[in-house]
Amino acid sequence: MTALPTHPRPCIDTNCHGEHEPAERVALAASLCDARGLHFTKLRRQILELLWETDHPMGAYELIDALTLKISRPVGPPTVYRALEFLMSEGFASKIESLNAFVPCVHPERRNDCLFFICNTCGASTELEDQRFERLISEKAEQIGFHAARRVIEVEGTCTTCVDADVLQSVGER
Amino acid sequence: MTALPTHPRPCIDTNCHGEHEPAERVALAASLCDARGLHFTKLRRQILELLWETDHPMGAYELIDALTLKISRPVGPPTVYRALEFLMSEGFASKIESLNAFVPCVHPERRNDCLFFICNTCGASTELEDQRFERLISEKAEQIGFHAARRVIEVEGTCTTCVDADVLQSVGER
DNA sequence: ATTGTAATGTTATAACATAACATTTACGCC
DNA sequence: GGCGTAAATGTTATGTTATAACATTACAAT
Repeated sequence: MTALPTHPRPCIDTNCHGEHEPAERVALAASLCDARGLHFTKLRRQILELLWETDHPMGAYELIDALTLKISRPVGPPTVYRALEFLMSEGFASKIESLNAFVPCVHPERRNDCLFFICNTCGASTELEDQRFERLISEKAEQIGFHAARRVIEVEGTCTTCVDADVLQSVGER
Repeated sequence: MTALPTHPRPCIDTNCHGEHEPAERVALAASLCDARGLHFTKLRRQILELLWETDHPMGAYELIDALTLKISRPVGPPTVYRALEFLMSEGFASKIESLNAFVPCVHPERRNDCLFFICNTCGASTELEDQRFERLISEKAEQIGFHAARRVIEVEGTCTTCVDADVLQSVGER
């Protein structure tokens, strides 16, 4: 769980096997705001940049510290929480509820809720989309007459890298 | 979101269309503990009873207050958190991550993770099970080599009752 | 320039959760 | 029964996450 910028971020979307540069994703957010008639302010940009530059979900107070460092001037919790609220409302970021932490969203141009795989070992999270979850949820919701507005799907476990590391570890122990 | 005990709790399980009495579910927890060689202590029972007697997910501090009232003696946070930890580890209760609140689990005899529909209007939550979510998650996990240990699925929106109330409301406004 | 609105800053506090250590309880064993 | 041990609970303090309330600043429209 190093905080070093792992710049190109892998994308496992079925329609998009590739990588995304933070700068390019931040620029996308800017243009989406423009198109939507919203202000992509300096603060909002800085928070989104921090999320993209970090290889794990960031807690609000981690963001506060990082921003304080970045702009060399203290920032209060509401400042960061408000920026996060904006970023989430526009689909640029998402909260991982089971971690109380925040991640940038890879595809803000689609306004879909995502699915997250969270590694308990290295702390990294991987974002996925799959319409079948939506359909399944809609089906269940309909059964009970529920009007669904937002959904949270989070899977905790161990990622490939850490599973492999574990195997190597136990081989070494023999 | 009244705190009055709504005793029989509806069950929307596909295998079990019926209602469950809190007392009966608490007794089930007791017998499962017995079978598992675990202590279903007074404190653990009391916390589970409170969860069953309340018609909405309870925050830890709400439980602290309720228990303090119930036993006429102050209880500290760790007391309640430890009991909750036990209840969750045995499948008797579950945390709703997006609310930081806790609910009793209808079917502790099956140790499945559940799916929750949470009404933003009345605060009630409805528990569901569906193996298809498990399969879908396994499939996605396998694609990325992820070893899944726990999953959280929470759907926020408006329940039937509140949707209907809303409709009546807007009719009345004309 | 003026004015209204959105965004941000500031202070204080609420709400949620756990660490560390003390005490009590349950239970097997002699 | 008395004793030792482990599990459970109690107690105190503190850490972490989040928001309320109000002040100030930035910015666009006229």
